[in-house]
Amino acid sequence: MTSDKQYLALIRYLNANVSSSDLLDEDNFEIVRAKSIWGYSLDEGENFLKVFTTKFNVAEMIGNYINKNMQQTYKDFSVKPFGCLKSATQFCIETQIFGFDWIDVKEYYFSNFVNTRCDINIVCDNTEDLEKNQTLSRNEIAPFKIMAFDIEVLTGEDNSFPVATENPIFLIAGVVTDIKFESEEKFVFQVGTAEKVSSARYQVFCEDETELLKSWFEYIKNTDPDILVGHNITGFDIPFIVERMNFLNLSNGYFGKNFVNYYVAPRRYTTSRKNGIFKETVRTRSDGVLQLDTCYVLKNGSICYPLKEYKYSLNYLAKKYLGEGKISVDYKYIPYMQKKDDHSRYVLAQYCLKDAELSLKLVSKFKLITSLIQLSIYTCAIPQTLLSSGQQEKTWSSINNYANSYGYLIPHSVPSTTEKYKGAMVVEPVTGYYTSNIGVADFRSLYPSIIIRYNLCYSTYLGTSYSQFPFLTEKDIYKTPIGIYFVRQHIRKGIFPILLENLLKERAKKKAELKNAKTDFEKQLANDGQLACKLNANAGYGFTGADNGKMTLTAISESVTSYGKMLISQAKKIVEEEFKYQVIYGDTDSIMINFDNLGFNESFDKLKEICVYINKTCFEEPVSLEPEKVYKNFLLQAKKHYIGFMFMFPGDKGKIDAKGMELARRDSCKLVTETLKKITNHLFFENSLEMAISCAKDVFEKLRMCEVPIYDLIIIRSLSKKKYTTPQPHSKLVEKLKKRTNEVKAVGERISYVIVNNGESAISDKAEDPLYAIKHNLPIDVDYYINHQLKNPLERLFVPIIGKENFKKCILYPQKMKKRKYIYPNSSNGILKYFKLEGKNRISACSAKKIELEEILAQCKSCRGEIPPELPCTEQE
DNA sequence: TAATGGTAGGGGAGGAAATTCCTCCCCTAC
DNA sequence: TAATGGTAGGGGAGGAAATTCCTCCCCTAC
Repeated sequence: MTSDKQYLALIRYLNANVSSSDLLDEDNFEIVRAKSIWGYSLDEGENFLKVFTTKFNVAEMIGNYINKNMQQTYKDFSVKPFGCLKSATQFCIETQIFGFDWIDVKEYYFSNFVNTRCDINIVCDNTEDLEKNQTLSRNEIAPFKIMAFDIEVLTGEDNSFPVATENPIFLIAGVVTDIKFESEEKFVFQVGTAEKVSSARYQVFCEDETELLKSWFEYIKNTDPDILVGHNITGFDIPFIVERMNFLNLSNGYFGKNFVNYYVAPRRYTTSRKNGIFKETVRTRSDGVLQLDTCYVLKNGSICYPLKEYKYSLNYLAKKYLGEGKISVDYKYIPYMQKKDDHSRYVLAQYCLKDAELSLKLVSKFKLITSLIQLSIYTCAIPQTLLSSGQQEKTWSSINNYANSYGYLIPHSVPSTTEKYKGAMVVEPVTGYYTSNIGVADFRSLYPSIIIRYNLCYSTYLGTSYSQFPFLTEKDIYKTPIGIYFVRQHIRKGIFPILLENLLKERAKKKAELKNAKTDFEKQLANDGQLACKLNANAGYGFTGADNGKMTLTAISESVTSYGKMLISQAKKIVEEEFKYQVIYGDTDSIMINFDNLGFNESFDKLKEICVYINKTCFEEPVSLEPEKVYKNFLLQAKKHYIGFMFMFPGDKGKIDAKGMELARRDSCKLVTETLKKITNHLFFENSLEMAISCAKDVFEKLRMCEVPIYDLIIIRSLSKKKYTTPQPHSKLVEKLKKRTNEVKAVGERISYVIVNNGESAISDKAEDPLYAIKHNLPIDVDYYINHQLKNPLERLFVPIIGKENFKKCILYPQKMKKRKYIYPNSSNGILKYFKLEGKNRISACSAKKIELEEILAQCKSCRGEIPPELPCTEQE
């Protein structure tokens, strides 16, 4: 084809559609031999046209061109584009140089490209001149600089959310440190003068916002940070600064190593998921500098396990994980304080600096930098991608890397699927309260091991029939339980199984390294390494079934789940038929066995015996059933809802393990979770039914008598969409707030509310902002908390143990019942219980409880004496 | 360079639909 | 103004109340 006229036409067409720097000639084309990864095909492969270009979508253009213009000449001729990767990923894969590798460059020269934003520009003409340095290990990390920062913005009278076209930045403060957090340089840039912040190396006073931004960017340029850290910087600070600079016509509105003279607007999008949940994201370009947003990363788990929290505010996380909180300043008084005097501006600087420091401490606490490094090494994905993209990217880059080394090409796009498929099996539970020992066995890394064991891969996929390959016999294929065929290992080993096998091996290796690690930093690296392998292995199965994914083939994912069902059913059957023990429950990869007549230690022995027997008789490596734990005292409420006293090995101290119930949920109020915690402790740990009953009775009594502080009654739910078809308490409250104070809540935010008696009938209309309820002294709806929050969870807990009648008699309606009251938040039983009034307008005395309160409500600002005394407190308004 | 791992499943809220309950009313038996 | 027998009881109409069913929503298990 290379000499064909149409081939020249193709080049002409392509050249007409690319910019002048990307013009193609015949040297840019090459015919190569390769295999498509999409479905099993013969090993000799097919001819592919390889195009060398810097243009991302050129393959797609060529495909379209050929399909459109060459159909007549070549009947039934169609072209599919393959292997279109982002250039950075392509580079990593071709050179086998990945994130955080050290490189020796043999031949190069210096240059100054217009387009790069690097410190030093060198040109290396051949990739052969780049070589991985073998003496410097990846554990030697380059001396990156980290800059944590936070900005403060002046808001208007109504305290509505800052907008770049209206609200100026007046304060930027932060810390610069190194990769091991050993050095520290604090800085403050502020508009106006202030008292000296003694810890800050630089405290710069600026005339106005323009000077502030200019001098701060000058500072960035000189400091040259590689990683920017902050809480919600990706979502707020960075896009705000960039938009603000554009508004002020400052040309340096760009977070890059070298500043360029054009504006790249942050992009905002709302994405929807299959489950109807929306996510709002903002992206701002910052070439050469990573954005590490502690809020985003910890919430979404892009580079670590996601945290499940009531709130993701910096204050909440810092208190929970660092044991220290923010400096209390109510955002409403910020404009006032900025205007006031040197002292109040000093307080604001401290406040801003503290935020940056806390965010940095979270990075250190959760070892986010080393996690990022390890994940980048194992997934072959570049750090920027890992920080800002989803789970798919991890598997996507690994699979491209493997495909490249095994001679496969990956299709540019595959048929999109949005159909749901059948998932895992949940064994019908035999509900009830068990005093016998319950043994739990589960499959080790079930889904990855199924993929390895049954050779499930794109490259081994045959579909529903294999007659097109006459040489294949029944012994050469696996027929999955849903009737899909894959070739067996001896015909072709799939690269997906190879990838997962290596990850599991690597994980075992890292676990061994962890044992032998000497320094803390080595330990951290080894541990992050094994976690990275696990994360990546688990992401693999999801990748094959992703809705509109990059390479979705639900035949694989559904085959995986169907094998899972088969394996768990087999295990269950053997336990019941050959060992004669009842399997009371099982979910996806585990079975729970009732060892009715066995003692505690014998239960462990029997569990092990069962696993060994089953592995020997019916499973093949790496599929393996392992003894996991034994429960003493076990309450099985429903599917995915149970609680028990759990022991991991015979001499274990044991701990209470609760799944699915209100105890494990973030949308029930503190009163419910704390009460359930106490009661289950009495029931399962102390074995005292009496205490449990009296505890339950007490709580109802306290509620009726209004002795429960409002803090324990706050319910938090996340706002997951913009428009709700059915009214929800939190969504209605958000509407109310918008009307009342113009306060806007973003999708994804977690909303706090209490249910009050305001004359409305629907619960969703009774939701009220806790702070507002206090201010206006609205009565708490006690009936709601009794009947809709406490009653049912307690009933589900007690009825299997003491029966329905006893529950009613002993707990719900005990004989001596005091008359019910309403809770008024401002009464001595309400929120003010935790505040001491001093003089006329001042609240002082921070009790421990009050600190917690602050988190949920607004803040009392005078606590640390850092605020001018005449400032009023929020609660006093 | 627009972005996006999966399914199973409990339980609360709230509205629609189906069912039960209650009262009024008419008529007939006696 | 003038005119007017009673009680018991079935069954239909119509509306209120209670129940069931279904969908949305949130969050969890794995």
